Amino acid sequence: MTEQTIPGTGSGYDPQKIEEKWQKRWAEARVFESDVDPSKPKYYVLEMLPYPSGTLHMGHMRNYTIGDVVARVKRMHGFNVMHPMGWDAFGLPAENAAIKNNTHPREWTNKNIAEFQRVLRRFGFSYDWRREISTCEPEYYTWNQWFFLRMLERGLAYRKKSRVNWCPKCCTVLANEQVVNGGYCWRHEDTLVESREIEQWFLKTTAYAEQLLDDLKQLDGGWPERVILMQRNWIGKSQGAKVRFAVADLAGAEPIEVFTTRIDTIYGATAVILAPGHPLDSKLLEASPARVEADAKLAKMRQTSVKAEDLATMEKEGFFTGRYATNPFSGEKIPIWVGNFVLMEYGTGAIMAVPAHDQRDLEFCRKYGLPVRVVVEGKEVQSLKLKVEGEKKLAGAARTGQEAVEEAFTDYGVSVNSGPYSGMESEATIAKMTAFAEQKGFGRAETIFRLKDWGISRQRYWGTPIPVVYCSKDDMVAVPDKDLPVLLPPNPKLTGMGESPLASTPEFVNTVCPKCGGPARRETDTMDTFVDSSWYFYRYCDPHNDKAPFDSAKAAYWFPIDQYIGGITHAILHLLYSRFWCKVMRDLGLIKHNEPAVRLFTQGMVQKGGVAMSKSRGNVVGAEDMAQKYGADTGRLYTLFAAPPEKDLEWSEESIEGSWRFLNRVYRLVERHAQAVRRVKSRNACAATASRKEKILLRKAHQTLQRVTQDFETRWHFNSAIALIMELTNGIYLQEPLEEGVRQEVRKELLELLTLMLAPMTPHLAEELWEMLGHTGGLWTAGWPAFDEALTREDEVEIPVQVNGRLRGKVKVAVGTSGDEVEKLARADAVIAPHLAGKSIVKRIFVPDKLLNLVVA
RNA sequence: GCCCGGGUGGCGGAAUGGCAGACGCUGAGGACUUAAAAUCCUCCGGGGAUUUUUCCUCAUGUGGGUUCGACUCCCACCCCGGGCACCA
Repeated sequence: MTEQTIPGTGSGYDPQKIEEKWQKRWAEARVFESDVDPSKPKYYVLEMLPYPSGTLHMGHMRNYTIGDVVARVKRMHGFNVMHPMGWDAFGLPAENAAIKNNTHPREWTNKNIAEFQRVLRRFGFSYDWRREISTCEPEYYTWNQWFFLRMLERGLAYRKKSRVNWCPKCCTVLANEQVVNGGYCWRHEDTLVESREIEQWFLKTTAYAEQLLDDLKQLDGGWPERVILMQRNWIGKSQGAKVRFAVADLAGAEPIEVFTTRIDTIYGATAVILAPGHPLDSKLLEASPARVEADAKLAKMRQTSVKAEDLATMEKEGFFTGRYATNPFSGEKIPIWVGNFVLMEYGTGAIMAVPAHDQRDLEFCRKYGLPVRVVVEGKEVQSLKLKVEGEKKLAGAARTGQEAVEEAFTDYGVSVNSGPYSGMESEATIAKMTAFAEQKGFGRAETIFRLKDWGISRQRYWGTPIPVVYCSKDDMVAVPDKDLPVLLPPNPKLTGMGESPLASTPEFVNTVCPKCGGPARRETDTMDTFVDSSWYFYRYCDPHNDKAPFDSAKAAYWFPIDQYIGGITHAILHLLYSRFWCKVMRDLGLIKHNEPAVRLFTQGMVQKGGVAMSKSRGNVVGAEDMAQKYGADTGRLYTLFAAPPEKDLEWSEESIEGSWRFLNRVYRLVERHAQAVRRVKSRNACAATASRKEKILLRKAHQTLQRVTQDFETRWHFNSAIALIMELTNGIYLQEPLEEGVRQEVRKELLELLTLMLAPMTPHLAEELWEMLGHTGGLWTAGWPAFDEALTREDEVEIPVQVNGRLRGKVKVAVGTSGDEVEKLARADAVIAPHLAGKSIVKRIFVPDKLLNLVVA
């Protein structure tokens, strides 16, 4: 080998050259392509597909590096690994860029895809590129339309009026992220966004609410607990009852239905409160003396729904409607109010206010002087508190329920002041009251969910057209399957103003009715891009199928996903929608499993200066620059080494040098011995014939292998695995020159293990070293090495000796030495002995080969 | 307000209840070199004693507890980050 070196390294390690060389070989040998093969165990590892925008930065790279390590480790373990990649290619940024630069969104998108792909290839990720998909291609989105039609047939897709953000200057609908500074248009920062009601398409996620909740149990242990929890809260199951309160003295008025989880507190209800916007509130106000005033208040309350973030801190406000409702249990007449803290979109849009047992109700009632009546008492401690408070305020008053309650008592307890239910425990009261309400026909048990149906309509161009048409004769008609895909018109007018782009494209809008052949108009909404990402991982199984979204047999082989990896930012929406889609596909008979991914890993963010990398902050570390400077392997290694994968990682330009130096060190080590060992067979010497040096090195190597194997399989603590490999490397260096006392075959064994352990993380370097060590078949044909348990065993250990739990010294003994023997040595130790002098040992804790603790008095 | 994470040297971070600070970065020193870079080796939490060696002591956000022994388990609190939020 020549003395040629690249500047500044002092070694022959040239990542640019090596990386290109091996990427080419891998491609030629089709190493990462995998197909259905029932004779082999399969492993499907998937990273969340990226939205191709801007530059690919180290945040992306971290995600893909983790996935790639897993894919490569699994391959080495003999699995048939599917590891695909694709593009979440529809979406608003492309449309905005197109408006700004007067180009087509496709142009911008494809340019970015090409760029992303180039950089991902540069990093040597082991993707099966034959499976690449791009969601903006008709070959893909036609199946979005196909799924939509299936849902439409099953009543899972429907239209209803719904609120959107509307900019009066743009005359268009804004996405949530286009609403800035707490309610202003992103382009007209002086213009307040309005809330408008328009017809929109929804998918009935609520039809699967119960299953989405229940099946979370199947993900226990495989998904991060907090993601499961976030999903559970999002679904928000709440069991309770709906109860109707008749409106007193108003002929023809509908009764007011309230939802409550605490029907047992109904005797303590001192008002009924409606949400602003409740269908009854204007009706109740008719002929009310306070009408004019009330109308103004109502109008104001209805308007405030735009500023969501203020809701939390907003003062509770309300007004009396002048009407009364009848408590169906007690017959009592209680006032009907309107209150801004009651939500129209949750429950029935009306509540009964029980101030003694709900903190919000208490605040409201206190503000407006409504009475507070205790109807549940705690069984023990809490009841004392209530009594004390009550007696203090109303010295000696009987339990009238008029105590001045400081804080709402929300726990279960015993019913009081509740007619025939007094004295019963809360659970029993709930059951009896619900039964009674059902029997009398004014209420029933009910479970409600916080989860809402998924609004998929977007008034945008760059998305999947919703495949329905509107005909004056036949009303709404689904586009038949044979007419799919409904293609996006190639030349839209994108201005960002006025009606949606598709609506202003006559050649798209005007069509014929598939039923009657008469003139008809196409639906001009496009689908939310979460639709694309809800099932893309199924398409990877069969990316070019033009008869179906995918072949069921192929999906049956590859699914469920064994390991899904992505950011915590998608903990709710993407994953919930994917789970929903999976259940719908199961009910369509396409698949048999209930959950798409059995294991989920959420990696931490890559930060710079304590904040996430983003273009606007200007702290982006481009992946390509990184590869240019140090090579892909160093970049990969550093992202794995700097922090455990689930934690946030602070990018440091200084620290990465360490990873670079380490790889150089490994390269030089192998380079130095390659000539001497390339022709011998690697074989670890048996302990009996091994020299002292050999023993030290082989033990260290196999101990490292043992722990690294574990780290890769269970803990995924790549950072400590790398630390161990560094230690091994340092250990080998310390025994140099190896020519003295280490046989060639042992040297080869050591260097091979080192290479194989690095292979999943720094694959290019590992391939190069493997070749230098005399292998011609490519490292990809090598399996993960097995460690030799006998070689990992130490024959001597240093046992820490504690006196009263404090470390006082160490004794060196043979493995398996008895406690008595260790104690004898400890007593004789010059440092330890003084701590025992004049004291007697009352207890001895001895953990063989680990520790001796002498408790003295 | 509620729910999750997290708090360990100058920095990133290691430690199935058993030697706190592995490994790396930074810094210091030495070797090599005409020199520099690179490389190789050594040292690197605070305080104290002893002065070539060691030893003692404090130290994992704070205060308690459990234990022979706690970064690790329990209770209370403080701080930082994230998510959710008037959900009846």
